[in-house]
Amino acid sequence: MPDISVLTENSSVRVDNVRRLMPGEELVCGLSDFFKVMGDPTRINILWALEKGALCVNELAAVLNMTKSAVSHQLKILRVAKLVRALKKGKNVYYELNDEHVRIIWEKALEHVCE
Amino acid sequence: MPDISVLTENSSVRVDNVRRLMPGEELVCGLSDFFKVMGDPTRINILWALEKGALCVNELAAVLNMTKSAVSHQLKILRVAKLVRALKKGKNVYYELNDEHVRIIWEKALEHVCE
DNA sequence: ATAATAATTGAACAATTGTTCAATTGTCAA
DNA sequence: TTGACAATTGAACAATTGTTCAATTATTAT
Repeated sequence: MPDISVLTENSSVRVDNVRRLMPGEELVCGLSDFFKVMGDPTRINILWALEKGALCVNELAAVLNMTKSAVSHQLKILRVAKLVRALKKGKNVYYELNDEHVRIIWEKALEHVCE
Repeated sequence: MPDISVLTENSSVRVDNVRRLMPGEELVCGLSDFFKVMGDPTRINILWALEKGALCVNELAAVLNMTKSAVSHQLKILRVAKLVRALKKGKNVYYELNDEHVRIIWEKALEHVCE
């Protein structure tokens, strides 16, 4: 275990320096909102299922063993977060992954979890 | 906007195929717990502050304009999730980022949020 | 030992979240 | 038009979450 990073400056100087580099509230909330969407088992399952291809609400409900209503509520959250997109096809609504970042973040998160 | 992925097979076959590829509950919870930890503005701010170097609880509280208690509670969550580590130095406890994945995930999440 | 400072802890509270349930909208087939 | 099926919606409920407050532990200096 290496020693902590060099602490040459005194505390208040260090605090001032860090304070200057802090992000705005807008960015912080953007980031945390994004992670919040990923921070739910049901939504993780939905994203995982959609990684293999588009599925409609009925199919997702069957895969996850959940009610259509519960799945639909979660899909709305994923849709607003732009992680999935909806495509109407007759009576059904098919959902797809919407973003390439998701796959990469996914990969890195897996590495962390499985380390 | 491209068409949805090819839906050659019928619905129940597709459901069965996807079901077979679904991850175990353990992995799903591991992933969602990880993202849940990142899904809070205060913890995002803490991680951001620590990206520039180690800081003790007092300093973090000053940077974030929060009570030591509130910061300490959040640090515990980050510590349990192995995103930071604590290093005692006299009366103070300094916290550091603990993981390289964090920086990469961070980067990709930023790309997504700022798109 | 005592005082002072740093950090942690647990209980309590308000706020947020995910699922269920019932009702509703929208689309296709008869 | 009617009936059946797919999906969405809103209210309600229990469960979880983040901060505050007060009390406690731990370390240093006098």
